[in-house]
Amino acid sequence: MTRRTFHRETEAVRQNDLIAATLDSVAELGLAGATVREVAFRAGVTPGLIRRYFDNKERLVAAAYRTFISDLIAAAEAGCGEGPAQTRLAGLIRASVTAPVADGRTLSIWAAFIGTVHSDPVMAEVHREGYQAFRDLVERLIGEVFAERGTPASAQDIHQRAIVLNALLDGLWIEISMGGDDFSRLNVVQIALNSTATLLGIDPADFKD
Amino acid sequence: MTRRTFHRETEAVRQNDLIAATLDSVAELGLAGATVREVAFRAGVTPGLIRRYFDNKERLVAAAYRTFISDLIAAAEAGCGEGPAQTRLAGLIRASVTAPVADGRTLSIWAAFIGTVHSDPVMAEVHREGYQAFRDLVERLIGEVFAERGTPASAQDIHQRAIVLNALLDGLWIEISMGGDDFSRLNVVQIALNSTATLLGIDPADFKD
DNA sequence: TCCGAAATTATACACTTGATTAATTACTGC
DNA sequence: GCAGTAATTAATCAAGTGTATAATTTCGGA
Repeated sequence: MTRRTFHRETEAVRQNDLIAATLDSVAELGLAGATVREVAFRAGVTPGLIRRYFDNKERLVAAAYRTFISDLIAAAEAGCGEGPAQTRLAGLIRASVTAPVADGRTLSIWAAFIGTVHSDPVMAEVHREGYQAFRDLVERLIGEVFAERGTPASAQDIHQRAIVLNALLDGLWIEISMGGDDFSRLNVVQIALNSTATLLGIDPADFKD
Repeated sequence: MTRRTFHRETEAVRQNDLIAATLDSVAELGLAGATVREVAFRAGVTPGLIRRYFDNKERLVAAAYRTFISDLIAAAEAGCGEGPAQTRLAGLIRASVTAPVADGRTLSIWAAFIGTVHSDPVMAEVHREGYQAFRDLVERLIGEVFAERGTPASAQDIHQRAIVLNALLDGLWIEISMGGDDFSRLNVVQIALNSTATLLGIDPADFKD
């Protein structure tokens, strides 16, 4: 009886592979389906190996959540690009309502993790960080847009508008990713841009990316 | 060795108790914590009994999800009350961003269940029904509001506005329920009403409940 | 080329889970 | 009051879980 062959990998590669396998498992089978054995199988590895790179399964799942969220925010942030604040905000909105940010797989993973936040302090902390990062990004952009238009607003006003815009983007993201409606016939980007302009008191015709 | 005493209950009462115990378990311990034993304990009953009222655990969880969603929609709908459409819409919005609809426990349960929707067809169907019911309610109210104001809109226009308003309400509901911000200092109802009015092209001063 | 350290596998363990079944109890109709 | 029925308990089972550990293999450095 011969053992299966294997080849060594660096710590970074193995951790990445294990995290990727975890996210795949969560996306397809839900959090309950992301067992140690399932993850190991998808990573082409033996269950016992996981414990060499992560103290326990809880750490692995938390690490997966952390990279998932930071990748998600990075993808949205990448949509901002360069240029005037208004263009960057429009880019962020476009990125938020189109793939790969807005898509079924992303929503599935997000949903699975979000369900653990309330009863798991570690996951709650990971969530809080990521959420705040996105919220701060939106708030900062709104402030810059107003300043750019020569109509600077109070910090409180900007804060409230950030709350509302953030809520709208979250909601649209969920709706679109869920795919309940037939969004293929709707120009979701246009809808998102128009409603954002309306909420911010900007002429929609003046708000494009 | 004497057995523990018990008393019989009607099928309806036992089912309600078991569903309530399931929702309590999910709210406090997450879906993973809602084991057959935990639910039975909270219902003051023995694990084996569950199988007399629900074919299996999957059915119990699905039933719990169904009553949770229909109760949630009923609570929101109750905020509508009577009167002109604009008042009813304002009532729905108020109800959506205040307790008991918007609160931590409700969000926890929602989040836990939503995570199963993608990988569990039964849960997906339960979700779809409830989601559509709320969306239809919002869309119908918007249509009535426009008709009432003497500015009837096309079905497509109403549909798009419903998508946006629904997204805003979902997002606000999540933000508020999550409690990340210090919403106690903010008048969330006023914020929600104002942004809704803005999105619908109504004078905010003219939109109260 | 070969040795030693480190990575990986294989196996096993203790525990929890959902499910099953027989024994017991409470209640209903007579 | 009593018998029969149906609800409930108690005890058990097999499967799956995360974890621990010893045996094996790989691979870089002498």
